Amino acid sequence: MKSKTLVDALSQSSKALASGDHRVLVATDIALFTIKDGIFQVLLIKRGVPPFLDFWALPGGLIRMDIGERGEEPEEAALRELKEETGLSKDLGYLEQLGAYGAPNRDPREQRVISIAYFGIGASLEDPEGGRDTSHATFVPVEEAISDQMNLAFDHRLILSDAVARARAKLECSTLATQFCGREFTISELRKVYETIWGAELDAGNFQKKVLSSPGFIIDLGRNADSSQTGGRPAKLYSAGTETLLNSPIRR
Amino acid sequence: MKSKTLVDALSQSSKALASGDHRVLVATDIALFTIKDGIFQVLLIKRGVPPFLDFWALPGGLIRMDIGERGEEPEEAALRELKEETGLSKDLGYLEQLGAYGAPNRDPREQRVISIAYFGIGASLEDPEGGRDTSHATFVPVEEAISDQMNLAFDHRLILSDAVARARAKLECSTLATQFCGREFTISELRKVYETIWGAELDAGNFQKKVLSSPGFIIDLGRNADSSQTGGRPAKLYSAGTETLLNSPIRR
DNA sequence: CACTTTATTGTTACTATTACAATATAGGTG
DNA sequence: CACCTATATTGTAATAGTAACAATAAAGTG
Repeated sequence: MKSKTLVDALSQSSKALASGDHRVLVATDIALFTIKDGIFQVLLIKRGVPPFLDFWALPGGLIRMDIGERGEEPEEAALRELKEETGLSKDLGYLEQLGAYGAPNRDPREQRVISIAYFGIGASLEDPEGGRDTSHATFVPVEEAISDQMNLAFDHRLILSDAVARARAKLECSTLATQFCGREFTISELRKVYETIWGAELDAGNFQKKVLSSPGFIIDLGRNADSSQTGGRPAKLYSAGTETLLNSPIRR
Repeated sequence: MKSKTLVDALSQSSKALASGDHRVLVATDIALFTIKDGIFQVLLIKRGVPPFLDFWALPGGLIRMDIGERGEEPEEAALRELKEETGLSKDLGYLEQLGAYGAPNRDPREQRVISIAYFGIGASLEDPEGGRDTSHATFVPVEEAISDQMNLAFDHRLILSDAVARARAKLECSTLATQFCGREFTISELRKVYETIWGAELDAGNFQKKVLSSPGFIIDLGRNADSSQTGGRPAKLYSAGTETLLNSPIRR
């Protein structure tokens, strides 16, 4: 009896929700950043299908309802699409949700599509390959990607701008920068991450002291990196610490 | 000819998107905060319909596709539902998106529902009234709302926790605290906002100097507040400044 | 070994923060 | 009105953090 009441209630409210059919498609997009050749870059694909044929876009696609018991987790969908579209399957160092983008006109097709955007970081990723219905996937310098020269599909210029702003802001008060480095890195490499993403020079000595005095930021591995070809004192090697938030921020 | 090609392409990709029908319902929820009786509170409604009958929930509801040309803006839907469910129509001082919550099991009903959550602040709001299919809307102390005692519907405890964390963090590096005050306020009132939300005491003198030395934080109105009944030097009145971000943070 | 290069540590001036004391300005009271 | 109390605001001195830049350390190169 109790179970019958529950079933009734469920089916009744299900009907109420569905009446008028307010369903929409939900997609995901990833702004995946890396530092390649000393340049802050983002992964873009060149669209091989309309709408926005031959425009550049963030990797992404629909959340599928035919995967799992009740459809995909959004984050799972984002990573699946990333792999399908770019061949990148290596674990990302970092992935967080940026937010939902739901303006009624963001997709020109008849069916309304709302997108959940993610912001990710990968260190030393292999070069992407084109996949499925996309003709091309490649890392593009962020500067170039958000410029007027670049034709970006949908509202991806907005999403990308938000993601870049988030990345720049998070460097200040979190240990996120380590995600741009490999498993082992030197303090100079870490400093160059800040300099590359902020587009500003930082004092090497002050940066060193600041990072070393932030508990949990980096872990001394007790070994030195190989010396550079051009000579110079070899730098100590570190790995990322366990802390994610900095008590006192790195100023820009 | 060109137009025909475009139309073909659009209808083709529309069909591709819809194949398998991956559509879901998208709802919005608001965590609307205020300070009432010197206590940090959040607006909750008591559900009058299943599922989660008689549980407490954040105000919210479905984004409707029958409003506007192509359906509602998510933010518009959130404010509409807020008004329908609580009677609150006064302009909010602040509203920003918190993020999308899309776990497949977050709604027990057959149809999958993804929610876009918002985080809002209202100063000196009128008392809410119950509306439509809800039996009760009221401000509840945040402490109480996130406690185990409170039965919260869906994943609203998670959303609320995230919103509270966002509020506490944003006080540090933004001028958000002014949104909890009325149009005119004293520095003491502003300080009490910090103390109430952080649950910590701040030195009155240091706070004064800090706030006054942050350009754009507050605007001196050149008038004094009415003296308190109990005496004491009357405080100067200020209004919120134009800056939203603080160059140097208020430390907790 | 001199010289170059990069990493790391020191030094000093400066700025911000903290704790706490002092002063200012109101209302209330005898 | 002198005096007390309460709150707001300003001052001060010790401390801590930051910034600019100089000095030292440890490699490689010829």
